[in-house]
Amino acid sequence: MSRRLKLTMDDVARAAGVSKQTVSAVINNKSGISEETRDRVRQVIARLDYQPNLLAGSLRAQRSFTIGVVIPSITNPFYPELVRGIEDQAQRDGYSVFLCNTDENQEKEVKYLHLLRRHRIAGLIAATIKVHPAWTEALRRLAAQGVPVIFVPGTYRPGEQVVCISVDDEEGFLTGTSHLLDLGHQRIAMICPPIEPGQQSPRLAGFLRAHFERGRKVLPELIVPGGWHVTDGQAATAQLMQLARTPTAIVAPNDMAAIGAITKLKELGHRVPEDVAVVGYDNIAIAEWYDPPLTTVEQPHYDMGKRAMQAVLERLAKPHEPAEMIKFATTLIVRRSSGGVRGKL
Amino acid sequence: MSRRLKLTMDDVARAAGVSKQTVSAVINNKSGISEETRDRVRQVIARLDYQPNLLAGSLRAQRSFTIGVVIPSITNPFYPELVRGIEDQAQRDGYSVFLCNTDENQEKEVKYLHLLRRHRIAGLIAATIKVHPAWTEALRRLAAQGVPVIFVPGTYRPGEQVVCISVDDEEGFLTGTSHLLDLGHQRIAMICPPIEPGQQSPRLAGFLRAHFERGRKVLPELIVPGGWHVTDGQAATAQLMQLARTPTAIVAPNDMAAIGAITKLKELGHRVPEDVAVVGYDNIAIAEWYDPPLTTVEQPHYDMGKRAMQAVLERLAKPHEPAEMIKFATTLIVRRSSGGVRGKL
DNA sequence: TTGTATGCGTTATCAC
DNA sequence: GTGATAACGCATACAA
Repeated sequence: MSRRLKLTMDDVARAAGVSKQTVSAVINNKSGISEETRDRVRQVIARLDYQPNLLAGSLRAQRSFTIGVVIPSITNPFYPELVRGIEDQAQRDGYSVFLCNTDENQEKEVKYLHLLRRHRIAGLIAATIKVHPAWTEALRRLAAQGVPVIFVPGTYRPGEQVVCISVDDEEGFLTGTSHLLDLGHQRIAMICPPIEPGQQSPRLAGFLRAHFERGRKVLPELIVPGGWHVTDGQAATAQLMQLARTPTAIVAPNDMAAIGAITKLKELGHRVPEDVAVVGYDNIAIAEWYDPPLTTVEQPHYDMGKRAMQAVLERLAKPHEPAEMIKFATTLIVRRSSGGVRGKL
Repeated sequence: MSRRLKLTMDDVARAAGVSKQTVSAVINNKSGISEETRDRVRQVIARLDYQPNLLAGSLRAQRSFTIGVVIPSITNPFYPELVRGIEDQAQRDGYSVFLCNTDENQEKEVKYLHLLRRHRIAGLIAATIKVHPAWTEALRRLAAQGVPVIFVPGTYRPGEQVVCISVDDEEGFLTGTSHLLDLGHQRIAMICPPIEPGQQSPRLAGFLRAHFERGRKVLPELIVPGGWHVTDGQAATAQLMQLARTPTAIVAPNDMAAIGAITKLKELGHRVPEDVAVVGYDNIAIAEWYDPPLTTVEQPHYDMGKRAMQAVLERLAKPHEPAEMIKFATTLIVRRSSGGVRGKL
């Protein structure tokens, strides 16, 4: 063994003929080092392939370069696309991403939050749908320690020092539903997302408002409970199609559920969009390639993720700014599943 | 401010009326502490909501609880499903996952590897498709420092101390292609994955062997270059359908490309599977819900991810075991896109 | 511009 | 069983 296993700053310093904190200064781009020395040190670093120990650095500097990211599902493509935005931005800034997938399991959520705190994350980006009571206290502690907390997409809750990045879901569902109304649909169903007791659903609100704004009645039997998954869309659709008077269009809480709706409709022998139109939400990648291509309301997932990471850095730089609410615009993407465009076949 | 901002082991020790390393012993479940003391310390920990600083612990103990995971794409659902397996297992063992998505960008790959080394990861799980030359040296260093490196799915390369977890792709494509041959197809096309110069593709090999084993000729014009994405499948299919004699079936390198093939076929007015059958590879979630549901060869992604994490722990426990090769079995999933089953509609 | 001393919050090696 | 002390690798406030 010609070389020691662990390479430290001392080794680099010795090899370059300088002292330890000169090396440190070079690495951290501090001023006060001559260009010549700087170059020499850099070369030695490259030659020895020295990688500074971030554990030690973070411990000493009392700051880490790690962002915790908590998502409820890694299987719903919406979240990977969001994570991609977070991660691209994080890499640009020299941060790493601790990914935590909770599978919508609240116990996991809490366990992960503890784990992230032990890792002394510099910031937390949470895409969790409902906020667990046990989180409230933990989030408060994070905030107290100067760790920015960003919810994306998340709903702003007054009194919490939390940045929220979201789109206006009510607006989004207003747009999607209006699109169907404008196409002349008389019986539009809505598959609802899971609604917490005592909470309101902006998505349902948008659906209702679209009707209201046009002086149209909402048919209560066409509003059915559902969920975020393909299977939820299937179950809800099965229920809808058993009605005496079936809907001519279905609004799903997200694209996954919309896909479920379509599979179930086809299975029951209905054509989409000729017999029943379907509109989704999110615009995940597969929406474009599905058959029929899915009319949906886009959330700019990548940009939202990117913005979330930027928000972390902003809060890190200015810890005492008040919490804010950042809204992105949604975009209606008209494809064939709503019958809004006529494609081939 | 009634309480200090940073809570350390000393604070806990003081509050519990014991010394620091007693607290440490309790946390790490070391022997030599009375049940009574143990309980008291635990209660104080819970009451103060103390979270040990893993940075400090890892620095001192010279071991971290972080696993680096490098994937080429977070958009191809195969990888999220793999990551889910890794992560579930990691959480069970108290490890965290540093996720790195390279978007098939080699520069990113190299940058991430450095970043992970700086974080002093305990293990590396790489799902990268082709191994960048610059990796070789970095991987050697990781191995030299006792950091297990697992490729999943990965090809074993002799001389490298790397655990590979994979399925037999050749076998998988043999199965998929044989399925089509058994259905009586005479003109089967293959969309090839990207093939590195000087490399062989096991997937293509399986396709060829299926023909060979049945004494069937392969038609060279039906073997077209492609890639892993929907758009690659579309481009290759467009090319195939311009031939004077078009194929009656298409084998895609993965499910994403298969979806691309199907969208293109439909766009060109061909029915799937009546005019052209399609077989994919991976069995990602959407394969089941696509229209037509996709006949494909399953890689057990979740189990492979889980196994990869287990392999990390095994190597950590026994660092000097020789490299090994762990193979999982593939499963042919027959759905409607191959015409192998007759569904409704 | 560069060298020296101290501490970040743990774990581990000692005596008690 | 428990209490002091050193050390992990780096950053920073100093003095030189």
